[in-house]
Amino acid sequence: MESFQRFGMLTGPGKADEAEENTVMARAPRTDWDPYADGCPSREVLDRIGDKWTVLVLGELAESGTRRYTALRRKLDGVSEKMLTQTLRALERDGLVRRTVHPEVPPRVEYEITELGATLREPLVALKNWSMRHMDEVLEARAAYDRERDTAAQG
Amino acid sequence: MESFQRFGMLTGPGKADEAEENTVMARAPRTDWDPYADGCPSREVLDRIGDKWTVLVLGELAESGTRRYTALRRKLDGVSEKMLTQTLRALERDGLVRRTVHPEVPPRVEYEITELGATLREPLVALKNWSMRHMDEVLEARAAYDRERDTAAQG
DNA sequence: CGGTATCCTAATCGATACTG
DNA sequence: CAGTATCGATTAGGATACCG
Repeated sequence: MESFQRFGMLTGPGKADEAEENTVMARAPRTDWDPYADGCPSREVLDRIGDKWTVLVLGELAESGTRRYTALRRKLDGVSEKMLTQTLRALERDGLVRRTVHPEVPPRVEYEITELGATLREPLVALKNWSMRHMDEVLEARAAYDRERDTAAQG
Repeated sequence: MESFQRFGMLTGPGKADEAEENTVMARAPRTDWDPYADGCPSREVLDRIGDKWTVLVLGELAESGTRRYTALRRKLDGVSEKMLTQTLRALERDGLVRRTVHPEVPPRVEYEITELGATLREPLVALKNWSMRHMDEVLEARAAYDRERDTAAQG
């Protein structure tokens, strides 16, 4: 579990958010977390959900239970075949989505979210809730920043 | 709030995770969320935290309270000046980090996390906790997938 | 010290064409 | 139907040099 040290940003002062591994990690020596260590689980999760389609695919499958390739493609309007396939393969490889090929003609391939994949919804919901609660503040801050920047550029 | 419809993946069946806006959004008509709408708050958040340094900078500032530019640079070993500046500017613009220039010679610039920025820690912790709880399963799934792929390639 | 400016590479993403 | 393969555009990211 030592490799989990990274992402240590989330320990520290702060009021023991869930106090789950805070007991273990709190004030862990900063010396042994590599700022950008390979294989850091948190980084991998961030990279995965930071991409363009993962969250949408996961959400659609969470909602609909099972979808065929073409149905997904229609639902996620604008996704290219390449990106959809790539996203689905990555999710399948990570055990978040199950792919079932039905040996028929024409071929039928169904995708469904796994138990593991479903557990990812919770933290994603937390993120969505944050954005719903605070995005207006972000937008306001952004507008203020730009206003000031423009003013500075002018006068 | 209509523009928040996207990310609708997180409504749907599923056992009312926090049941916060589930009452409002649950089973919202799927017709009016654009799969990749511009300005979707959730997408913006995902894009921001999906980048390489945001979460690390935020974490360091959450932990240390205040840091000077160079101190951050040392802490986040491997970050280029360009990326550090870029990340800090983006965070400042979004109101997540405050930048204070002390008019001295030599210049001293301090960065600290804002109240708003601090609120982002909670969902990030949720994400980190997920990765700590489930990354072994992901790794296992991945190994299984690769093993099977290699076997298929062989025989 | 705390940045910009410039140039460059590598990765991401998408459009198109083709296939079992 | 459910993909691959290929190519080109865009973007993220980094190395280096210079500036107030």
